[in-house]
Amino acid sequence: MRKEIISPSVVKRLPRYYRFLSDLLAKGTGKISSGELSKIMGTTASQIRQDLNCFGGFGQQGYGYNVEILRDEIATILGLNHKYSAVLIGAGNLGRAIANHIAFTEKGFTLSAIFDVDETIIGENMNGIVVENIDKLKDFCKKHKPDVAVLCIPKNVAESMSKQLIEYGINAFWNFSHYDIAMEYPQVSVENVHLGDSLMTLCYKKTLTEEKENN
Amino acid sequence: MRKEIISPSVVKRLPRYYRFLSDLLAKGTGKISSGELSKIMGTTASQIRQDLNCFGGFGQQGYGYNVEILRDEIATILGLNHKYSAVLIGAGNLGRAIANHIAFTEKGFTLSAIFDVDETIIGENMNGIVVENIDKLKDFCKKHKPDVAVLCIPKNVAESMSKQLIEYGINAFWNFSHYDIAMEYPQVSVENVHLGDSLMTLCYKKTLTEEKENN
DNA sequence: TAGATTGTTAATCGATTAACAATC
DNA sequence: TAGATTGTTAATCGATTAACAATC
Repeated sequence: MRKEIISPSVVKRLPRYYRFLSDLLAKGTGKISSGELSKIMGTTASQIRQDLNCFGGFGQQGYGYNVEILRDEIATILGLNHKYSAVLIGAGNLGRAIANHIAFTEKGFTLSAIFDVDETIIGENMNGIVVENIDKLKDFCKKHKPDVAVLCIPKNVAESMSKQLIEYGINAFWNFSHYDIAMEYPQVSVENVHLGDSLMTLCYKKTLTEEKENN
Repeated sequence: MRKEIISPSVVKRLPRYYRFLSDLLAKGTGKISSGELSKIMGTTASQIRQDLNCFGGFGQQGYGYNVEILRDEIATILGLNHKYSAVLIGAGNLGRAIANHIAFTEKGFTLSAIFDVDETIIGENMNGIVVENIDKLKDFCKKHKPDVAVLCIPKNVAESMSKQLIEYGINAFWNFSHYDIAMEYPQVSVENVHLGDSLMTLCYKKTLTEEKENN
């Protein structure tokens, strides 16, 4: 049964389904059952069937799921066909890595411009894009109406920068800064990446197992 | 009441508490109530009190929580005082950014060595550490017994690399590759960072709001 | 048809929120 | 003491798992 609102827990799992199904497709697997997929992914068959049925059943009883159809359907649900235009703000260590390392095109985006304040970085070529001076951002946004901004800037400048970007019409953020955009602007779409939090979580896990071993 | 096992949902929130409490402390805030904190963090006072009581109550009725004590307590629970020794495998775009951008020391770790296969990168200095040839990894591990490995390598080499690292005695991974270590080695601690998944999730959110606007 | 596997409902489990007595 | 706010129990909500009838 097709559901109007897909629960956050299901949404969070969609990219992972997409990845595993892409791998299977690359391997030439034509069909797969919820049971087989659950073993590969380390979940339960029940959860897989529940999840997939949020968007209407495209499995076949007694057979399973067609890998290609399923993968393409998930791609459509995620909106990966959109090629939203993205601007990257901040071309320091992290911004540079994002520009060079992330396959934007495969994930529904096109990286269309990079901006920084640092004179020594401006003019540099990153993955085919020349880093521009941040003071050209306003004009660029007026002209090209980018859809999302990738924030690779420190927390203290992220506040005023997101304010500006929202004024310039941007309503979605891939946020690597520790500034909490979603708190102040509830209407915009924000995906936060808190690498520091992730590392601290690892520290917690490691500490836990250490303690277990010492008991 | 102190709980033996802290639920995953609470653990995931701990680094965020730590961040907000650190900010408050930096601002000179001495005490805070669950109500005030909930407004700042965008949660409920009830959840905050529930969460904090997993490790035993260190609030004071009628007063609130002492910010410094609370922050230090969370730091201890996370194990941030440990300074676990970390080796970084893969000094490409992403590895480079990790080495330069992440404050390992504040998050319970010390970055002690960086390894790569690429001759053009080996010898380079990153944040005070010279990139070494990957064939020196085994000796390094024997000698220095590092605690965790940060994997900034492609999926196809991640499989054999994690196998080796586990043989060399490493039992915790900060994993930026798409290889699923935890599936094959359930005993090791793994924290995955799937930047691609995060970007696809943003694509989904953006697509959702677009659809809403067109209705 | 028989076997397999889905789609879907019901049962269980866990996490969040609400309420309030305890107490500083 | 009176007011405020915690610690904790109970109620609600959501997510996962189990079960099984529908059906390819």
